Amino acid sequence: MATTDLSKDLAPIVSNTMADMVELRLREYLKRKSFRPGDALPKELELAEALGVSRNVLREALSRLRMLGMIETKKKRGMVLARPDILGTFERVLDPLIIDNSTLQDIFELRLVLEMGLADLLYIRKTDRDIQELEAIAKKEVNLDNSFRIKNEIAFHGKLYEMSGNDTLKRFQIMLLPIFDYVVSVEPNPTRGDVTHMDLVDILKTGSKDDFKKGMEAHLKPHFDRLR
Amino acid sequence: MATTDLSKDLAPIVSNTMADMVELRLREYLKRKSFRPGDALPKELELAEALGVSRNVLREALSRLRMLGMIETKKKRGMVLARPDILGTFERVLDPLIIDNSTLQDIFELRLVLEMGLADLLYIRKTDRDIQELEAIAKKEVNLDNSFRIKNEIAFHGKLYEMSGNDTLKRFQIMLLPIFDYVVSVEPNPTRGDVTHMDLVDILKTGSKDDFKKGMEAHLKPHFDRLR
DNA sequence: TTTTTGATTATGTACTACAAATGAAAATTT
DNA sequence: AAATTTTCATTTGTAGTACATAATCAAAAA
Repeated sequence: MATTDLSKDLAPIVSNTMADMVELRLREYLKRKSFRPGDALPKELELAEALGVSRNVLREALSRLRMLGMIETKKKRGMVLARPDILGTFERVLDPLIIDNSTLQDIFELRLVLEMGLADLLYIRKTDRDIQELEAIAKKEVNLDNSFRIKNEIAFHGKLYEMSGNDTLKRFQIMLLPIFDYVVSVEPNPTRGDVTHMDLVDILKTGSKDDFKKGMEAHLKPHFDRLR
Repeated sequence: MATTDLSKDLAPIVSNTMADMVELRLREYLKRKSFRPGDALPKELELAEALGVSRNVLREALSRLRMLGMIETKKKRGMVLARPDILGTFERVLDPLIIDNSTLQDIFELRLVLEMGLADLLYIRKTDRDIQELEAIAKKEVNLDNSFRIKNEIAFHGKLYEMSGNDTLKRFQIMLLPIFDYVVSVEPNPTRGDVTHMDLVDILKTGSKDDFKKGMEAHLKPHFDRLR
């Protein structure tokens, strides 16, 4: 074997802190023992002793799991395994100011991908009532000035996600909004697609799924044109 | 004012622990001061004193931010703001055993949405070399037994994400795989679509973007048919 | 039987002490 | 004078003790 790809043979030394390792160990432990939400965990002192660390370090690790919503603790009752909110943790690091430009661009594209792929779910689950509400949003925007138009833009596309009947997707979209706004705000000349929101509503009313896909593609075309 | 919507008047008591509040305060602080990655933070003692909490509590909060990759610390150098890996944190809570069924279903659908929306990026960025590699994967699967076929299935769709040229998207897919596998494994009778992987490759070679979208729709049809 | 009280117990917070690492300054050598 | 080594100071990392707080359970009182 030659000297190529040393990293395969020599894993980088990761000077993990105790809290890091304890966090990992607790994860493994919870998994191995196949704890289910609601199950009670040993108390802090027992865990600390078993792991051979101070209660201090243990609590730093527990604090992380608690933040993620993996565990919940009550004063005398002890700790129980809980269901983490998978998106809640995501939200904490989603700040346009911290994320690097390359990832920002990725997320921008991710939103486009989601929006393009939404059609299939939409045509499975859309209701007349949904379309009415969507139309109301689209109608409102004709006589709005520019500042309110952005809000309306968000409302329209947000309603589309809502109509998908997928709560996780909807929440995901809400979280990505600031990122999306940020990227759009950086764009030099915001152009508009040939297909308007009202056009999309009309398609949803009477058109086929393929019609809608083509319509959405035309609606988002200015964004896609910026990609390479 | 009537007694309706009490929650507007009486905000629910959130018995946050000190660490929770300190975490929040630190977040606000970092944001307000518009710290940038690489900037140095005050030392623990100063922060603890300013916040009026013990160093212990402060460290529990810092431990969380450290886990998220928002800060990094070195022994004498102090703490610096860092760039969190937005997906890394996500990964930590993505365990099919912990996530409730409703969210599992949502994530399953999310994958379908992504896959359907991928076409536009693909047709912007696909290269001949990509298609060759994809074809190699598709060709391999004809004479594989069932256990390896799943791996190949993953390889094929993974390659598609890779061809999108969006690293975040690709990583996202990898993270969602276990969830997807889990949901699929629960399915009673895994049926196959009329359009095979080889068909998709052929479309990519000579067909139009619309052809590919229709092909992918047919390929995933069994999954979509299960939705309501 | 119901209510009250109190003991018990696990988590939450504070404080102190020291180890380890590391960057800077001082001392030494070349 | 420049380079190297040594020493020192500083900041995070870990341990341990002590006490506050809240929730549970059981015993005692009404």
